[in-house]
Amino acid sequence: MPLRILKGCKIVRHFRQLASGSFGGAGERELVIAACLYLKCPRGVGNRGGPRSFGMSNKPKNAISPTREEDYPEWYQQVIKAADLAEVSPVRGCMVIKPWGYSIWENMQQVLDRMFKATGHENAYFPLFIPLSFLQKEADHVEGFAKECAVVTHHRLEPGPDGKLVPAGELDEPLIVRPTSETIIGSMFARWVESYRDLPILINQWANVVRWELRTRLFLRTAEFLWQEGHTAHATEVEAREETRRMLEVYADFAENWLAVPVIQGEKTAAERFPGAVVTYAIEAMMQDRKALQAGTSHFLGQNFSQAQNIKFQDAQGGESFAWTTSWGVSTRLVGALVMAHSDDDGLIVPPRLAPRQMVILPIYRGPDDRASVLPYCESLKKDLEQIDFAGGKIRVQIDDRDIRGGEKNWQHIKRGVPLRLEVGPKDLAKDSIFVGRRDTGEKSSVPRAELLATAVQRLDEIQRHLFDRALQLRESHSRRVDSLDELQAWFAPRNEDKPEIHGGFAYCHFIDDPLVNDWLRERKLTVRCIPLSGEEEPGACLLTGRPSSKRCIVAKAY
RNA sequence: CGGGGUGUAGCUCAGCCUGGCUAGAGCGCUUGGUUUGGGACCAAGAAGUCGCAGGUUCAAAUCCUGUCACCCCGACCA
Repeated sequence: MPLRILKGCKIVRHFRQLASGSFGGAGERELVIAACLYLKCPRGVGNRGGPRSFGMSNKPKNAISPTREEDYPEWYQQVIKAADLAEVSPVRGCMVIKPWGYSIWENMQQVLDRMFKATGHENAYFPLFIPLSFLQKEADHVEGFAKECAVVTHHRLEPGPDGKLVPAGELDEPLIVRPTSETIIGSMFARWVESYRDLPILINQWANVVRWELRTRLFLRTAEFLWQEGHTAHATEVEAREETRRMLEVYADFAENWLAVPVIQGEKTAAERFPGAVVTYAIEAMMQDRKALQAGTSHFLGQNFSQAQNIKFQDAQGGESFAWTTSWGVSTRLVGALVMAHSDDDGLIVPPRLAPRQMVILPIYRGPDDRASVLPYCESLKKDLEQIDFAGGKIRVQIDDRDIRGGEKNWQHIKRGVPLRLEVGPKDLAKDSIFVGRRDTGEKSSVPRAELLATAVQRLDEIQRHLFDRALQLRESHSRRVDSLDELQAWFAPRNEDKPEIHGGFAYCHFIDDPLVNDWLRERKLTVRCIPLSGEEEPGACLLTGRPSSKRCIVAKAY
């Protein structure tokens, strides 16, 4: 036994070889142990076990390690793990979204779906597989997506010579797994449209798509992801442009009022434009590490796709015209945005309006007697809370009566980001009060039951607003106008190159939309995120080329 | 796809360089006990064909070859 403990020591290994090789007796083994103990081999005893064996007595201050300051990307992964949102799957680049994470997505879907329908759209469903030839019809589109397409070439498996299944039955024409559905939907639009009276067509699809990404991160970039893609066709350019902007507006509304993430609506530069689009708009949000995250896009496709796919109609004058199309989408990436915008060093914080459960009731009792009185009280409290309207539904409440320690249970809900925790024990029962813990601020207080019921909505709204305000303040305090390249570089240069700290933010600069600019920025790991739609016209000169620019764009590091 | 790294228990890893004893630790899990308004303690226990396939050897987690997967850094991206 002592030998095993000391196995890590080089000296032990050396002696062990002697003991087992030339000599190989029990007596020699004891000698080895004695020798090692005498030498106080540094790795012998102290360095065993995982990292947690250090400082066993003092409990960690925060639930998540490392903290945001220490290592933001790692913190992000740990939050997702601690909150039980998702995990990596056995399939390369694909994640499993777990119930808590999926429930957030379902809530997003529900709200967005309502918004789409309110703006006249209908849901439909198109095939997962797209004939290769379809993709090929629009040149820019091909170029943009070809590299990341999954391709299906066979339709059957057969036992091979070694008994293992091998693909058989090669397809005449390979199918690609949709990276996006412009082509397949466009081909259907072409059949559906004959007259201007058939327009507009306003379709949305909830689906999964596949983009064979090389580097993946949970929710932010995975090979397969869930999203919604809107596709519309219009008789006039004006109408299509309006649609593009309208849906961008819907996204911004959703992001700010439901995700509680402030966003900037802007137009993308040529380099960031959707392959095949005439104009791409996006909503851009700042995460807590001050990097930008594109949270939704809306594209004006002009007649590029309708010409490629022959979406033609007869107009009122009897002439033949190509339709004007748009597409727009948001994805499960929004869950990533939610995590990175709001969470803290104790785990996830979910905005109340999207929370799978807004409140959790934690019964506290010692013995069966307490339980007999506490549980019914909790049940009735739950029932009363569930009568209350909030965010287009009723307040969602759970009683967590699992048989695990109270402290541990409490922390689980903190890590999952439940907005309000309601602790009910014998003492609270006696006072007819509930001990309320608020996730975003950490505040705790005892609140009379009647008051809690009366202020429940207000409390949730308050958290929702606070999260938005906090995110907005972060963005404002890390945004600035920048008027020289030196200043720009200085702002985005980490002080510690080896372990870059959180730095930079949004720089509002004059740049022209030109490959020269992109290259210069790229070398510094920067990109033009967008040209804000709300930005004022302001004559200036491109910081790099000196050519005239009429509007500032946002330069930032991005996901 | 280029450069680097790692695959050993559910998780984090030690052991490998220099082959040989029943393959270990911490956390988690199960059971029992003590606890209980804050991430408990003590004891016992379950759990691993050492990524996979070959090869070398009396003997392979350890050496060799191949392969797969994952991680980090680049190029690409919602």
